[in-house]
Amino acid sequence: MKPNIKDIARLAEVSPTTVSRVLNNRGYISKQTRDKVNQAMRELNYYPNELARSLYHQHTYFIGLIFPTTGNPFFGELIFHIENICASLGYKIFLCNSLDRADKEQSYLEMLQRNQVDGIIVGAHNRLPEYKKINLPIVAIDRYLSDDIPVVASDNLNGGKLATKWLLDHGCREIIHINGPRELETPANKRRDGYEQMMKKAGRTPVTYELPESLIYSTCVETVRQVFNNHPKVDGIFASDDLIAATIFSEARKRGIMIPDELKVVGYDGTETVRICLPYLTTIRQPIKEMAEKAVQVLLRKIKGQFEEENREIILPIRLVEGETGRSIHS
Amino acid sequence: MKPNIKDIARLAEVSPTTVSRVLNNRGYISKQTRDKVNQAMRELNYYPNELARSLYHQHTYFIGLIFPTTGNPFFGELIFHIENICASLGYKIFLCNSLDRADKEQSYLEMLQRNQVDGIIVGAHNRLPEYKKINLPIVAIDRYLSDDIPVVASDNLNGGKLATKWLLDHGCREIIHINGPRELETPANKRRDGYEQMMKKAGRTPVTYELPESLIYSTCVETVRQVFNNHPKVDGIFASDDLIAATIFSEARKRGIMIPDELKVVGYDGTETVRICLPYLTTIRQPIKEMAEKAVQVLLRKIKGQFEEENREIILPIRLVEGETGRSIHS
DNA sequence: TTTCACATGTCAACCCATTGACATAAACTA
DNA sequence: TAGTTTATGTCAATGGGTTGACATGTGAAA
Repeated sequence: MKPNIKDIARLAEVSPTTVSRVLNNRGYISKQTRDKVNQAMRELNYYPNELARSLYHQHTYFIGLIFPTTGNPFFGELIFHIENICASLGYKIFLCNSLDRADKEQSYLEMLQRNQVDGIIVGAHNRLPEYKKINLPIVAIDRYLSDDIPVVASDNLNGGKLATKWLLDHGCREIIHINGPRELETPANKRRDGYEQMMKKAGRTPVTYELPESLIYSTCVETVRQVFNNHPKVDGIFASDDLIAATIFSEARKRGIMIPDELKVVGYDGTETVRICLPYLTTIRQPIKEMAEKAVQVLLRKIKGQFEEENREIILPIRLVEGETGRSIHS
Repeated sequence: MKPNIKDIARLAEVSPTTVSRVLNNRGYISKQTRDKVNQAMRELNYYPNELARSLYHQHTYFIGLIFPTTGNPFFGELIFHIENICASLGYKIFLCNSLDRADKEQSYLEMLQRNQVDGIIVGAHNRLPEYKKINLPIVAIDRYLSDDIPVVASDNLNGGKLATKWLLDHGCREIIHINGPRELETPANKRRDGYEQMMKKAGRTPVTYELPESLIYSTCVETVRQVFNNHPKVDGIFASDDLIAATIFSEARKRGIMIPDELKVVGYDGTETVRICLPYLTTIRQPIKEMAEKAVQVLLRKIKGQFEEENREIILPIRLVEGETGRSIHS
């Protein structure tokens, strides 16, 4: 069905080797022959079989991406940037949505290895034993997977501090933190540490609520309700991501709590989507594009064997973005 | 470096053919041999090279996805579902973010062909001549690519009608429509047709504003301002997607326009992300998961050669989702 | 006239797994 | 005991492209 190099050779009346030489720009080829070959390729709508080349070269230019879900705007934007950078460098992306389920993650890892990816970027959270066995360049984003896998993260500790400080500076007296499930040691838990440190420094008692499941925001409403029920006087909430912050807004709206007069909220992530939807949300903006760049850069260095062990944890600076002010009424 | 089938054979003290028989469950194998082979595979951390198998079988189980960007929640969620379904069927996804740029789309198409994908699902909008030449199963989502490429879309015409009707029913007197660039014949333009039909039916004059660029919402603010400036008495806007609706909300907030008292807005898409962020937004919900299912189903049928030409355009029903009411103040 | 850059061809090995053909042999079964 | 089922091995071809070795030939420069 599909033409191969021999078909091109036949049509261009040259040898397969010559076609290969044209394709790879090796050895001597006359302009005339080159044209003839190119013409034949166009005529037959020929594309060299990259699988065969990869097989020979032991190098696929495939990169596997394991993230919870592209549906979440933070991951969606991160993945967009990663793919974009990779594409510009000739690398191709296998997309895997793990939904933070260990079994899925496990089978994706196997799939990626079977398909000979050159490396993997992981933003999924399971600390699978598998990762120790994989003999493949891996970079994690915002996750500690194993001791020897480099991690790219935003400055979560500082983010937690800044968020809390902003609430304190804006006169909040009862500040609660809502975070995802504490699970394993993810850098994102440092947001909580930052919150707790800053609270203690201000002589307050930190109170953190943990969500039962991350990413499933419908289950998060219940926790938010608890916060309001248990702390009728809460006037500041630091949410560990923007969609939790959005959920807080909704619940506040239902309860007739005025924002920001009665309650101030700081979110986390600062994706474009959320900034379009909730421009009045104050949030800690993660440098998403820079994280993508750094992760790809480190991965490619590992792939090329130029990775120096020194910088195993790469922390990028965050920024607090104040929400727009100006009053308006939505119902 | 990586072990191959011969390494396994050597360690398990069998022939490579026997290993292959174990892997593919062909012919007769004793339990004892099977165990020995499996043990060897575990020991060497062996994964069969899927590239080699694909090369032989002329079937990769790769599917290419070309969409503008995973960063947009609609595409992010759509891609999530597509990947999810494909993964459950043993297909793997090559992710391509075209940003609606024809040059990128073109080079992705070439890349996918070189990498021997079994099929492509396209949600990018360029009507490239290339598509006629590609000798590969393709399915489009919400885009007419060429006459013989099946399209999966939501019922845009009805969506436009429903949205407009809702605004009319809620007493709006001056209703404007904001849509993406008209470009080529995309099914999404039928939202506009629906709006115009419904307006005419109600004896009103339809007014549609076109955005200069889709997906870049920063440029969309200017258009929204124009709408407000040119139509001080506008009290209803049908936005062709939710993020445009969000932009309208923001601008309204800046101008002190009360929502919904003075202005009612209906969006389009109804992604989870936007429903979390803007639960009070009335919108036309596209059946994202069903669209993903249908697209994959049609593509796989084409891949397997079971596709019947009859149903070339598959239209799935939409639903108007009313925003939550209840007043609250954000600033 | 010699030498060398240029141009192309032939051939085989290689990457890794699959598969069909064929051989061999042990263990059942009729 | 003959015939069948089970179990495994050997071998070569296949898929598509790459590459190194080597051969051959032309034309131009030294």
